[in-house]
Amino acid sequence: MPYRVVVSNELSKLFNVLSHPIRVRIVEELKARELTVTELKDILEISSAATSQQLSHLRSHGIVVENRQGRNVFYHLRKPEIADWITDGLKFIGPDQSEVETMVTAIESARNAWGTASKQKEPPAKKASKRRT
Amino acid sequence: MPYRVVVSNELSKLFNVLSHPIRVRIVEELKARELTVTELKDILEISSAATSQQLSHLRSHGIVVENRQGRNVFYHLRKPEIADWITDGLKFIGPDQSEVETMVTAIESARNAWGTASKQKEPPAKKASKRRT
DNA sequence: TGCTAATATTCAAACATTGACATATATATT
DNA sequence: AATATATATGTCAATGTTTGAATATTAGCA
Repeated sequence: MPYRVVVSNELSKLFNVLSHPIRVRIVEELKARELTVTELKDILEISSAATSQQLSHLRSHGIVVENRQGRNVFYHLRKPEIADWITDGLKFIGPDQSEVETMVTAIESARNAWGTASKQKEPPAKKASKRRT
Repeated sequence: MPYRVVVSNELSKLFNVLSHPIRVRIVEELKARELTVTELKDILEISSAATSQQLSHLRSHGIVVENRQGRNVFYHLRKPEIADWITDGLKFIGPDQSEVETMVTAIESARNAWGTASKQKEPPAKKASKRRT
């Protein structure tokens, strides 16, 4: 099996773990400091069972590491850099696809069409209806 | 609504788009050069309908941009840096959770337990059964 | 023009799968 | 026993993938 397949499989799993808002938040909260399950639960405003489950997710993928201290279990990031890596992802969000993006596309198509210089048949109005929700 | 919630929502959506191996591969393939749907379909060895749908996904999130050229539709990355960002994610994968990670955890727990110096009751063997699949 | 072939997208059905949450129970530590 | 955390279970909905057919879009050509 080609390495590309293997690697994208692994990557997609990583992304999958982070595809839940709560889990993203956990990572971001842990960026600042170690936190116990209870502390997290309070921050996230969810049940402690739910918190444990999400943590279990992150743990099984090596994102976080547990560290029991008496009755409490502290969690921290196995690789703290992941927090910054995640926020770097913000670069690739928005700006609001449906608005700007179709415009960009339209412009590109237009430039291309104008460029090849053939018959032009009312492109603008039709194109606008293609907007996705 | 606190900004943290909003941001992690957005981020989790981004991650969600990339949580499928095919979509990750598409991004990586597009790192090298623009590709048509047919080319992608051949590379990925899936139907063209499937390819279109995955592209539609990526498009609607502003990851890729279409660019029609005659009968073909070329796709490229809206922000080419995303390809590198994704491969950076490899840093946070493995090395094989179940093996190493439980070991690390065990060591940490042990260090802590040894540190606080109380009764030790055969920690290693028990801990090993905690391995996840 | 109008027809056909090539390319790409969409639709809808079928489908599996997942996965999140709550509740309850279990484990560990003091 | 009490606190803190983990897991197990059931349920529920939502989600997402695939396939095949129908529909656009464009090029080339008669």
